Amino acid sequence: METILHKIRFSFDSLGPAEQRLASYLLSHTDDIIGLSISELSRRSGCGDATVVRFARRLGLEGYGELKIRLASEMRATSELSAEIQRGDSCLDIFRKRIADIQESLHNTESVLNADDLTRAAEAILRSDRVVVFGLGNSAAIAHDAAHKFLRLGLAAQSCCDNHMQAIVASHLGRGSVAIGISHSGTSRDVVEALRLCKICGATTICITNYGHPPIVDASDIALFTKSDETKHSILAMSSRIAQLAIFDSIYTYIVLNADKSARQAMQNTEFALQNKKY
Amino acid sequence: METILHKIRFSFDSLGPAEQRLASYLLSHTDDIIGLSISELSRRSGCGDATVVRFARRLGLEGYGELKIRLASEMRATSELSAEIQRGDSCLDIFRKRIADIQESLHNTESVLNADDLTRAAEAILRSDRVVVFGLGNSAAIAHDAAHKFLRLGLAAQSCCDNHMQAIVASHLGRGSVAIGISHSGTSRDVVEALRLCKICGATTICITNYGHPPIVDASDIALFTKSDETKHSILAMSSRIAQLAIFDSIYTYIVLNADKSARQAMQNTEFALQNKKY
DNA sequence: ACAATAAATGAAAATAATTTTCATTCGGGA
DNA sequence: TCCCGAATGAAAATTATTTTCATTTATTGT
Repeated sequence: METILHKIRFSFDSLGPAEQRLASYLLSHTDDIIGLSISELSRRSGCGDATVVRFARRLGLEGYGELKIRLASEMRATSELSAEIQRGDSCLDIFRKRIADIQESLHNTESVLNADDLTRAAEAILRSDRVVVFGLGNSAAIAHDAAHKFLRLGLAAQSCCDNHMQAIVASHLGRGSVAIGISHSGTSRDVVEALRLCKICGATTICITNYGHPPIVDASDIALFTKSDETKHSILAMSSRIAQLAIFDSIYTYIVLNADKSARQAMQNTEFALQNKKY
Repeated sequence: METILHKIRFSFDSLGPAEQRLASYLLSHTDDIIGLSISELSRRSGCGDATVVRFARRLGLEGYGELKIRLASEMRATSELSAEIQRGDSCLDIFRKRIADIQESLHNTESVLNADDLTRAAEAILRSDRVVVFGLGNSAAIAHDAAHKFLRLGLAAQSCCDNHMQAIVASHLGRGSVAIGISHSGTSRDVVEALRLCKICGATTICITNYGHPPIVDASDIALFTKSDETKHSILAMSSRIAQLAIFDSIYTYIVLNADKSARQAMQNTEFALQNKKY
């Protein structure tokens, strides 16, 4: 979605001098505009009231009122952008900053996630006769989670988070199987090798990795990308993990919606089986 | 951070009839307000212009103009509010709606998460000589993930996702140990029982569960709450899981920041040990 | 029950903000 | 140099917001 701030930046060169003064002011004092009337703004930016209205119209808006509101709502979205986590932050402070990071990461992932690939992946899983999910270390939990979801749908799913098991399982897959490799960096040697083996055996291979072109992509028929800047806080990729989960959630939900009766029955069976495990 | 929408909801009962009509209208047609003048709004909500201004003032704002802008900027956070996921949605559509759900859930969790409890939990873990994390089914992956993180910090952490193992491990804990139980519903019988046993043995018990007062809370010294409305899309609690992860992320980060030299050394050792596992 | 008082409310007046109109300026080309 | 058209802002016209105040509605004390 094209933001107004973007539009201002983009159209800057095509503006007349007075409108450029106005645009500069808006770009560098975006926060202030919320409290300003049109005449205050025109005074501060050194142009006339009419110029402000013209400017708003040029951006495709109704008038100054709409400009003000649009900028106000874009402001907030940008201002929450993750402050650096630092020593001395309380645990709740950290939580808040994590939220901002996660949001940013999800948003970025949305923009690099290819709709066709995502659908192809979901369809492949939906139609598969067996699903295995590979992940090591940090990605193991995601693999477990994904396999758990698919199991609930009645699919023959399993997670493999041990490199020997991965090799063994990989060698027994065939056409109709789907293998999913999870690795944030995309350079996890054993996972890549397992995926390669799966591909050789005829399985459909899918990877979930961070945007770029790491080795795991070459071992995959379908590559699903997350995008998150993990350099900020720690060595551990935390935000991309959330994005990975969200991808699996979406695939799971897609399958729930598009599955036939037997899958829905399987879900109900799952629920039923779990009932007496709870208070 | 107190939002205007919150304030409206909160002060609803203390308003007169005309202001209540106005408040109702705003709460149910928040999107519309952006385009409305004060007289349009007063007409639609069945009150006078003056009432609108008074209402805005009561909320601590300057006047109608500020009310409009504040709501507009909160909207965007809210306007992405999860449209119902429906059959026929593409997988990417679903992903987008998932993002909105996740954001909502994180935001709600932030508002029910108690800063002291969170810090106490982090400090208990930081100082513990042993950490065990219990989770079954859907929560098992979270337990694995948490234990994995703590392991990286050099803590004696382990996840237990099998009810026999949980019972065994629980019976061997003691003072100085920390046991963490994860259950969205808070009614997972085996996890609750394991936690109870841990408490009896003298361990500090922590639970992560959805807001309310489920049985698991009584078995816990410290209760950390998530808040997410999972009724929307499926039987599977997906959003609360993300909130749970974010809580563990925060605790992990807190420990990283507050740990002494030896913990940082432990993290470096972890990194070093993993280096040759990658391309 | 019934004033007396206080709170709530909206119509209309007063004020303030926005938009439109239009005269002026400025730059480039004939 | 003069003309044209785009750009601009002052002021008029319009529209929106705020204030005032009379009326209604509820509440309290007798």
